[in-house]
Amino acid sequence: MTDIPPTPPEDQADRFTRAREVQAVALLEDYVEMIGDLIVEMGEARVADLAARMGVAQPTATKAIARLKREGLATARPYRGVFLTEAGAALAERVRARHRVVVELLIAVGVPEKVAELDAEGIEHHVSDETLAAFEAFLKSR
Amino acid sequence: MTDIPPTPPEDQADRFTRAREVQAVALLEDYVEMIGDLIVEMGEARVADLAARMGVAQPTATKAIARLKREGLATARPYRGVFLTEAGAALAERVRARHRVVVELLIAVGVPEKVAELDAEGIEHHVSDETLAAFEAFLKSR
DNA sequence: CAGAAAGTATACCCATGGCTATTTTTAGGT
DNA sequence: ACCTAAAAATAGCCATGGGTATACTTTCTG
Repeated sequence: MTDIPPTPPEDQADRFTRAREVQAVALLEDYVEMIGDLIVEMGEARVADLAARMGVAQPTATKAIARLKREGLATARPYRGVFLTEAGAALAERVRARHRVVVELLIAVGVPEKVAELDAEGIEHHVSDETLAAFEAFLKSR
Repeated sequence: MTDIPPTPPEDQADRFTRAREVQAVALLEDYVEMIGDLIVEMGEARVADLAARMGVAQPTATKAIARLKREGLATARPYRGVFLTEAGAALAERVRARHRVVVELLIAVGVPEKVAELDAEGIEHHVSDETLAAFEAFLKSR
């Protein structure tokens, strides 16, 4: 079959491995961001509200919170609301900022606002720091 | 603190629901695309090569193939290679085209090529038809 | 053409992230 | 204060997508 390799197989595999890793943290990012939103909007983050906003059943939200606690991103006492740790709050802020930039970039290249909001939700988690920086530079330099 | 609701909660939930659905098909898309690549490059798609390229263990690839068969995207006979159905080939081509556009768009807004390739792998699955169309229009109109 | 090597399938295990049903706790109303 | 309603936790289920270890084909080689 001869030689060929335009891209070494292991490099290609890295792409997918990375995409899988990103996926693993994406949900945590979403939950953390939403908890932050709820605290700002409602003064506290209740499990029921979190579940409703995330579009999942209440026990699913509870389990997610357990994961956040395990990762040191949130704290919660039974039957009380959920709170973000320092790390959690910082993550939430980074996620929020990135989301904003992604939406703006999509709009800047001609994506309708509604669609931009929808697609950004999935896209943002895969936007690396380098790509984010490029997006910001592009937006500034228009 | 007052009123606020900029977006109704259920709409917000839809965003996440959609992102989750996208995620469910993303892996199938990746496998289908890779099988297509292997057939082009090597004349056939072997499980071992597929596993190596996807960065997973061989049984994981075998299981993925089972899912592809179940979805009507691929066919395979034990100990023989994997082949794409009409539907599978069509999906592979769509995925490939979308990937190309996403990479080009990232480069067009200033993302370094290497990074663009990496990030596109995760991003592409979340790019809706509408966003893809906007990307194409943007690239053409430069 | 037999035996070794390579490739593939199978059997099992694990964590994640959904779900429903049920229990427990908290909060509210009379 | 009690009793009820609402909220949250717990228990237990499922599919997915990873993984190892092992068994089974197929292929290659001496």
